[in-house]
Amino acid sequence: MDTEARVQHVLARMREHGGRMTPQRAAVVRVLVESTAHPSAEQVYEELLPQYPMLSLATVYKTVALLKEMGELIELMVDGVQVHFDGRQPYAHPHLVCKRCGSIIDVPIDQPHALAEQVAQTTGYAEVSASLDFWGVCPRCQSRE
Amino acid sequence: MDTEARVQHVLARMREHGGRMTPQRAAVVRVLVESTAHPSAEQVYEELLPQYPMLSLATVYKTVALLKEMGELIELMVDGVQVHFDGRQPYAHPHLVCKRCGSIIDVPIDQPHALAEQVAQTTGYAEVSASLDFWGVCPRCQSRE
DNA sequence: CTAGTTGCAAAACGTTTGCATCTTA
DNA sequence: TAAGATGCAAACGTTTTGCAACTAG
Repeated sequence: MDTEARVQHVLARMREHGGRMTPQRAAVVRVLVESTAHPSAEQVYEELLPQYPMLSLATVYKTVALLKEMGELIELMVDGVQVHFDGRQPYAHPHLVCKRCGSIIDVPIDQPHALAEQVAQTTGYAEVSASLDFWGVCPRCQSRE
Repeated sequence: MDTEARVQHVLARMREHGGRMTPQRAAVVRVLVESTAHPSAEQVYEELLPQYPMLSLATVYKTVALLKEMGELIELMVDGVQVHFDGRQPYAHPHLVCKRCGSIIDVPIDQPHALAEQVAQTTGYAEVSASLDFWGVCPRCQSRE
């Protein structure tokens, strides 16, 4: 599914889900689905503010909560507190965070389903899922040092 | 290294590092190294309060920050906001979090050094480390359901 | 002695909530 | 026109900070 199709898919599911379509919601969904930069709530808000002065941070959070509930978005943590969003691939997948500049990219490796299965068998836990993330120094920060 | 040896090791390194030894610091270090429950700052504070009424939450945080800086403690996130500590094995290692009760245990599987190496080669990032964590339902919560 | 550590309370931070107003369907 | 979404501002929980008092070395 390409990006535009996914924007439409999410908007359609939102209406089905009983939600109304407002300019604010459409704009927030678009940024979350289109951005590859894994933006935080604040970043989504600031990106849209020039074009949508009628947008509040609270609405960004409310839209994010709705998308999360619908399973169309996942959250990820960086630096402990900051929550970033990934509305492109709304399932657990590995991320690679630069410890210098904080940028986040997706990692092109297989997902750790096998690991989760192994842990479930070893420990007796049920419904086990794995979250795999990586930290490192991105090429740009390397060349700057 | 057994637990008591590790307590002494951390306290010794703290003095070398230019720090003074106070009853508060010794107590906080002891809990962080001895506990297998991956306590939060609040939990460390409440565990010590009966014995150390002269302890404040601010001191727990300050001691944790010092230990982190010294590399003798790692932080881990649960539910996005809550930060728990692991002063027993102060290097990245897999944790298994119960999504019902929030308990955290260490996972007995090999660390993902190989994965980190693979990612470093694929992406060109430097100093890559992996953080691997698991979510599931612990046996106790399963039997309660 | 004195530089480092403490507790307290206030501030900071990101996130959530209550509510009156406005808008979508 | 009525259910639902909005912006604002206040509340929230956790973490950090400024500062005067204290204490380890």
